[in-house]
Amino acid sequence: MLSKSINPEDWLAALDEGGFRVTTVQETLIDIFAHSEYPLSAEQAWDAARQSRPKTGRATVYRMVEKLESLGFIRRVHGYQGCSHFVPTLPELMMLFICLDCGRADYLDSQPLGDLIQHSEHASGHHITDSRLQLFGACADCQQNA
Amino acid sequence: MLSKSINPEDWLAALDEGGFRVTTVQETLIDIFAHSEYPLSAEQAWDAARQSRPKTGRATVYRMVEKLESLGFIRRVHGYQGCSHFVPTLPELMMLFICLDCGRADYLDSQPLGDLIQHSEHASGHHITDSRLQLFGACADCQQNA
DNA sequence: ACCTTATTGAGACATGGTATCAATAGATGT
DNA sequence: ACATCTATTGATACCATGTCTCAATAAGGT
Repeated sequence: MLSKSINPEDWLAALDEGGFRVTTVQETLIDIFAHSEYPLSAEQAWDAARQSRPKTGRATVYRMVEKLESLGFIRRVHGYQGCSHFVPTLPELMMLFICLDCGRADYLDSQPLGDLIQHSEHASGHHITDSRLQLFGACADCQQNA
Repeated sequence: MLSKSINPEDWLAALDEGGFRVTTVQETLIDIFAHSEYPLSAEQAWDAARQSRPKTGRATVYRMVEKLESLGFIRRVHGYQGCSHFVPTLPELMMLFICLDCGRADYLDSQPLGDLIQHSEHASGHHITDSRLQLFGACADCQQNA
């Protein structure tokens, strides 16, 4: 899952080009977010970061999460019990599926969402510039093991 | 906006049938949520409640919001800066549009979403039981006044 | 009108997230 | 390689949002 290829190198390169300093905390956190199978909260990312870099500060992690989000690298996942978890952003439109059983996230083909948006835009008269679609249920794996 | 008919009477009746006592706080809050053009946070609902019922407690409002949500009368709206606001739930599938300019919410025709879900279910192999779709942009009114 | 008990209000508490500021460590020029 | 400059960091104080406790209140059945 989270199968679409996410490349941490690209994120670091983008930070560099953006005029930001490339630091070890950033490398650590980017690596954590880019490789997690699950959506992560800032707190979880902090825990993960301290495993390889014990002195990492809490505020720093919150700041990095904010930066990564504002740069568009990660994006908030809206679950039932809140929206404090993040997944890597895809370049294209995103349709995210969350398994209510195992908690893992999966990106689905978003072509149908593009069509839906076009249609709704015409039907409603609103100008649609962004979307968040999340689907919940039981993933293919969890259905097998049930 | 929020044009689909929401009936506060039905909510109270449902509470009554559910074995809950029907109280003035409930009436006040249900009225507030059912008639707001905007998604409301618990804090905003508290402010609104105290206008007509000054002694209303904060915890009470949070409890009622939780109850109304668990009974399915209201539902969390997932915006950019958090997900602590609520709108009345529709009986059918929901497709919510939020105007990034005026902040108002609008329910769109959700037929296309039903189709999309069916399609994605087959394509992905996941069993989809719930969805959250939110669209953002400029509403018809705000486009005119721009 | 009375009794029972769910609901409420006040305030203490917990959690998640932000602001401050001195210390640290990237980047750049020498 | 070294010094310098300044963005970034870590520690901690702080704030906001939401939860818990418990005595007081008020629905609803009798």
